[in-house]
Amino acid sequence: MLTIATWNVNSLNVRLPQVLDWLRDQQPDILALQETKLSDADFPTLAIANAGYQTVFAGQKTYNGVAILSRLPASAIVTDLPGLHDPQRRVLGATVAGVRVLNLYVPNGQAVGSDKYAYKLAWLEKLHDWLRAEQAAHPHLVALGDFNIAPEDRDVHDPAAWTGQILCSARERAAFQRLLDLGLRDSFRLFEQEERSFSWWDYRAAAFRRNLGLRIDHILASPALAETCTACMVDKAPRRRERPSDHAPVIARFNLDPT
DNA sequence: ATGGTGGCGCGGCCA
Repeated sequence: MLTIATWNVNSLNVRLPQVLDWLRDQQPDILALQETKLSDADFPTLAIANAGYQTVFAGQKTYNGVAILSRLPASAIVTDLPGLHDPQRRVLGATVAGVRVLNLYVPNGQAVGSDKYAYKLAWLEKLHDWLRAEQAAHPHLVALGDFNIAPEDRDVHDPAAWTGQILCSARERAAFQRLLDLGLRDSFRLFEQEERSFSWWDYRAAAFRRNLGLRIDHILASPALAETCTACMVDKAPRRRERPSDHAPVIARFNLDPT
């Protein structure tokens, strides 16, 4: 059994106690973090090691920043999309326990038509080409993280209000579908799920209490890995805590022995 | 109510 999870923590500095609690409670084999907002020099390697996890990271002060926490060591580490020389630390690839793990913090895009939207779409193009190459080299692969895309209307609390908006626009959804067209499977949709299942809720307007969310955090599995997937769920418990991240962790379990 | 909250870091950006 291999458990792989993703969590946008919106500042690891603030959320470290919650992450340590969550590691203790859930004991994932692999946890991909986004928005650590820490330079590499400030990464809390020791506290995480004391919890039983090794760490690799691609850090950035104030914005972005990604990390992979794992029971077993990580190798073949990559921190950039090929062909995209980007100071923003949004990508971390590593091989752990025989699985190629690609941790992604897809650009938010801010607003449809903005410069950041164009950057997001260009980024997703580069991601597509990279995932195709990585999948060819690694039969057991997960591409997981904060995709900042709600793939379908059922992933949106109010589809009418969000139609054409950022995180839901047709071009973003088409880019996401192109990733699925590579053969990747959305682990969450391999199983029956509650209606109105989301992974992110705005801090404003009591959105979490009212379940006004979007499902934008995903665990995409290669075909061979998806065959072994036994469960995928959102863990809303951390979102209920005081001073939470605006995202909840997503967990997938695989009937696979670590190698 | 064209807002609201939170993180970073101390004004304004980003989400």
